[in-house]
Amino acid sequence: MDNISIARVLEETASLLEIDAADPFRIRSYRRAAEAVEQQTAQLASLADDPKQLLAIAGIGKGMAANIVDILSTGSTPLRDELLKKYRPSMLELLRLPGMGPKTVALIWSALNVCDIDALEEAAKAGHLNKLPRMGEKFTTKLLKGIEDYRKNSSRFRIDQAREHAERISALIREFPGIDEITPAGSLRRGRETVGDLDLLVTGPACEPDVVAAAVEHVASLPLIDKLLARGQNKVSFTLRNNLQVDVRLLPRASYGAALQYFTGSKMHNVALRQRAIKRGMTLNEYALLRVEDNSIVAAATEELIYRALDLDYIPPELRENSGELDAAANHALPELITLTDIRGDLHMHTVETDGAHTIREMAEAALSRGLQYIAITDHSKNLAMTNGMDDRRAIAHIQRIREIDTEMRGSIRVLAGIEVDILAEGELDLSDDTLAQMDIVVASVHSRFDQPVEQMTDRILRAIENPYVRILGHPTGRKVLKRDPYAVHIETILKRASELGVAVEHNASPARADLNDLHLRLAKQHGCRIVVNTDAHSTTELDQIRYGITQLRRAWLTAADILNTQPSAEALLAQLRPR
DNA sequence: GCCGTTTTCGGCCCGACTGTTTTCAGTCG
Repeated sequence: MDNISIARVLEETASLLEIDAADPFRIRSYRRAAEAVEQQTAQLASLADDPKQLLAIAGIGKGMAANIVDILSTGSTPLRDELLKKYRPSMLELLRLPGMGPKTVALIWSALNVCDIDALEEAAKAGHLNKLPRMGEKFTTKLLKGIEDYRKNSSRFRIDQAREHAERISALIREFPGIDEITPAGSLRRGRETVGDLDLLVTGPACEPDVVAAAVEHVASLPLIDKLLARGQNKVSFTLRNNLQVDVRLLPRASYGAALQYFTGSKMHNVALRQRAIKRGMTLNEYALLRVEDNSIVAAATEELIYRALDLDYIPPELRENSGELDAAANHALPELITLTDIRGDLHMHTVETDGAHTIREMAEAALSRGLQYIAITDHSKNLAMTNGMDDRRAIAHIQRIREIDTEMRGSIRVLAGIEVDILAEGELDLSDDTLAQMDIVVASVHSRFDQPVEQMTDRILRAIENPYVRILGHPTGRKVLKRDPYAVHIETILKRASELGVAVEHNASPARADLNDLHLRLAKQHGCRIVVNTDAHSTTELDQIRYGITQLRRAWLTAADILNTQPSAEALLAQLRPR
């Protein structure tokens, strides 16, 4: 059983305990353990024989280690089995409805014997809920709407789409006079691949307490609001037509840093941070870091001040997941994370020769204008017929054109000749070695059959990278965000072999693909892989998607030294790749 | 159930908003 599945069982147990009105701290322990398990790069199944290794994980003690051993051998724990006798698994789904918490789920179960969504809808329509305490007309209406939304769309939003919405909304809010700054917080700021909702923090003279009402009014009447969910003194919540929920908070300048810190999260990071504050005789909320004894403000205006006051180095948002960043910040051991400007080249992009939108020259100029020093043009090979993939003859001719453009650019940017070759079912490539031998960069990618058994898929990739001309393994997992593909491959096996062979592993920056997640990337580093981050751009604007790739690298604690395409020149880069 | 720069017991993060409430419980982030 993999870590994700173990974490799911622990999380389920936490929810069941919640419905059972168990000790809240015990519940938190299960949640914390679930998160910790999910963040491990090593598979717990492989180290459960040695209890010491489990106990070394923060948040896992004797009891939880025993639970994990149980889960690995039986798929469950005695406690969970016990709870499932008392309640129903379908209740866990009820918790996902807005307004439905553990207390309410427990209540409708004991009072009405309702344990799933269909029965709940029926009971609500029949007016049975109104007889229960604190559930009136409004509650029922809201619940029915929530059920409808849940069935329609219960998914999260991709980070690039969320960012676009954030920018659109921000532009509208900015029209109100006296708004200085709007920052998206929450998981968007932390760079998660998907976000559940949008948190926008707003500050400026118009957000000071005595005048904020007018600005709140402005936000609450934005034209793109589909449904207004709540409006308080300085907060407005609404949904867009696509069901994305947006929370806008208008905050005075003096406490903006505290708010930013608070609403950026993650939740577990915040909990840990507040515990640290308490130990130091302070308390932290969304307005300020305060000294407990006299309620005096220690820090509030910026995040930097708050972290410093807690004896911590500034922690970048991408690292705020309570996975060791507090210890590292306390010991001045945070890595110097890679930034966008560290990237000097992009080694995977397409042109009009196959399925791209722009010419070689246009791509080169666009890359140059973005400050890149080298790129590789890597159009598709023939097996991808729907992209107008090239056969050997066309691929050779294409190289010539790339070389010509490279010359025309007169060294302002180097344009390397490459190809994205397809890995066929048996692991061979769809172009001849003679052709590949003429390429500076050969990216080998799998493009189909992700429904194959894992072993077959892995085998296919392992065989392909044995080809001595392959220098980069393109989007190695074929994972697609929101499609919720399980890892289609034994990624650790592949990373190990790629590392041995000197084949670089690509992190595909495209948010749709988001190929390697932060755990994969940490694993790649552990195994000594050469990592490159590429956009796989099909148009000039898609070159900008590199920022999303960088965010994921940062989330994996990677530095410029961990990534190959930070090399200062094309020659330096080629020297790092598998020799020809 | 976890954890230890007061502790192996006794703590464990914080506030806003909602609905149906004359004082608060539940949910949410």
